[in-house]
Amino acid sequence: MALRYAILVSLSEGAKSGYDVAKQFDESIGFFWRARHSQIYREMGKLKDSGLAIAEEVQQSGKPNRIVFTITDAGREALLQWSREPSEPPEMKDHFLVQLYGIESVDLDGVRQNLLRRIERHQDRHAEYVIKHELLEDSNSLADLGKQLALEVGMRWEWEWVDWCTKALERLAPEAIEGMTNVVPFKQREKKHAE
Amino acid sequence: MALRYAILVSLSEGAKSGYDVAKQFDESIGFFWRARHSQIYREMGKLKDSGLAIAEEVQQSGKPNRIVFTITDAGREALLQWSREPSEPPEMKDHFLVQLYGIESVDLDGVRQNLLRRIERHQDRHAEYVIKHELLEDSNSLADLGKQLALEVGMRWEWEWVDWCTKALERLAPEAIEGMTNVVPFKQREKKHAE
DNA sequence: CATATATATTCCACTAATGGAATATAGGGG
DNA sequence: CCCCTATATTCCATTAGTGGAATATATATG
Repeated sequence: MALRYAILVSLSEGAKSGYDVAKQFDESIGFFWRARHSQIYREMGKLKDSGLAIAEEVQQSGKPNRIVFTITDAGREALLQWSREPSEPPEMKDHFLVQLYGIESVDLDGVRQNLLRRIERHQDRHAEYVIKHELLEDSNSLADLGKQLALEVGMRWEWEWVDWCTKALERLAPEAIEGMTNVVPFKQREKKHAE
Repeated sequence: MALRYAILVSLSEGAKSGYDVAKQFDESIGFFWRARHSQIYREMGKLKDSGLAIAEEVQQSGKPNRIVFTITDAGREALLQWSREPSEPPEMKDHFLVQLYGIESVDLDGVRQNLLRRIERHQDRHAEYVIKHELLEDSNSLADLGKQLALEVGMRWEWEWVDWCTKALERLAPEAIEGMTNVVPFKQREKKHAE
């Protein structure tokens, strides 16, 4: 049900085609709610069916016709209603943390490699958020304040990851592990069993 | 495919029934990868079918028989392979951030209420992680180091949220909004249109 | 004694999401 | 001239995940 509202938010800024919405998802809303184009088109069809948006076909040549969706009053009302409902924080879902949790049964060097990769990824994402944030910095409209705040969550999150990964890497460094108790690599455990 | 590995991690600590795995998901692994019991049972069936675990029925009276799953060598190998694959950070998916992003088209008081609720929720979760973390603090085995690190991600995340929500609330306080440009509540906009 | 909770699994309808093929053409870069 | 990218939508098979009913009994709480 949430994608529906993410799309309505996008349409509330102005009428758009499925293609336009998909593009906006790729470059901004998608930071907080990712969706593929196939899902967006389908959901927009449902939006039309339930009267939250109306669709108008715009003739084009060379390309398929644009189908432009405009939010209706019912759509705006649905958006308001939705924002009044209590929202629970989403659950963390990260396979890397599962790997860490089960670090004993997993390849330590694989984990280290993934930490390095994550540092890069989170630095990149952090940089993206910073750029988007800078574009809004001078504005003091409510709309832009909301976008700023949302981007700040992203910046904090990515930054925390970079910091945590760096520290985790130290604590999982080979020198740190060496003196540790109960460290029995999987391969050796297997051998023991076989003896 | 990730649930499969989360279950294998659980089984790598010892043979378990679907019920046991579901319980562990509720109280620990589920912090990083949530799953409902129906999904866990289904996935464990597939684990058996693909030879990553073997199933043995244990007779019981009064309750349905336990079906205990034991990880196989193929299962352990699959886990190692998985941990060597590069893992991308998960995408943020938070409807509240979508609301913020579209704050103009949304109920401001709804957003404020949700900020208050989120502060509570994130404080609660933070406290949970702290408790779990304290239980591991004295240990210096690799297994517990991994769990500590994973919990520290959780602690940081929840703490950042509490901090950010508090600051966001100030910036969205009625006094702060009053002097702002471009603030046209939806209801008034509608009226303007009608005139 | 009634009620709730814990134990333990199966099954199913449903919704959400992925991923990619298919279709059609304009315009820019090499 | 060829290839790539952008434009724009439809469709579909498949996987992932939700949510709850059904079944059966022991034990603890009030």
